[in-house]
Amino acid sequence: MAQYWLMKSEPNEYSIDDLKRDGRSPWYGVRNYQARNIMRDDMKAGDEVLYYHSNAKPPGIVGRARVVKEGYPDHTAQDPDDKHYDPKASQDDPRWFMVDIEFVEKFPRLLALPDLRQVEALQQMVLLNRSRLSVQPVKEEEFDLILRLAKEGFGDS
DNA sequence: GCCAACGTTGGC
DNA sequence: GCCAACGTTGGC
Repeated sequence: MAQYWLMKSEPNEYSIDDLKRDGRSPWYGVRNYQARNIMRDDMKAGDEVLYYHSNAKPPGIVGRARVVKEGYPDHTAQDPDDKHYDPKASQDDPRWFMVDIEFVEKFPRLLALPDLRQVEALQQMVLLNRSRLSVQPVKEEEFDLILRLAKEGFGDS
């Protein structure tokens, strides 16, 4: 059974439109152990991903992607010329891992962070509580509700 | 651009 | 193995 995740990207680095253009992309550059462990150990091909724009005005969920390649070494950590270079990474001990994701859809509307904070059923989301984790789990109910909000909006309430 | 929250590093 | 110092994230 597919699992659900949320991945953050700064739109001026790599936006949902960039992913749409490319079709699929490796998720390189994550340098946080918890996020790494999720990509290395937990994310499986076919898993659903919510695409989040951080450092945007406003920040929010903008679309969906899907995991197409499971955890493998992030080679940018071994490239001295890359801005994600980590001198402690090597072929024997790659240290950092990534997955590949593919574009699924861009939502017809942005689900802005302040609006998500108003939704009672989403109060337990990692996004709303431990906001710094850039790859994080999402519950199935949360994912389903977000898809519905993406299609129907937040309503007049 | 500020800065709070949080993660990492490294001396001891 | 503690924890102070430092660096980064990311909302505002």
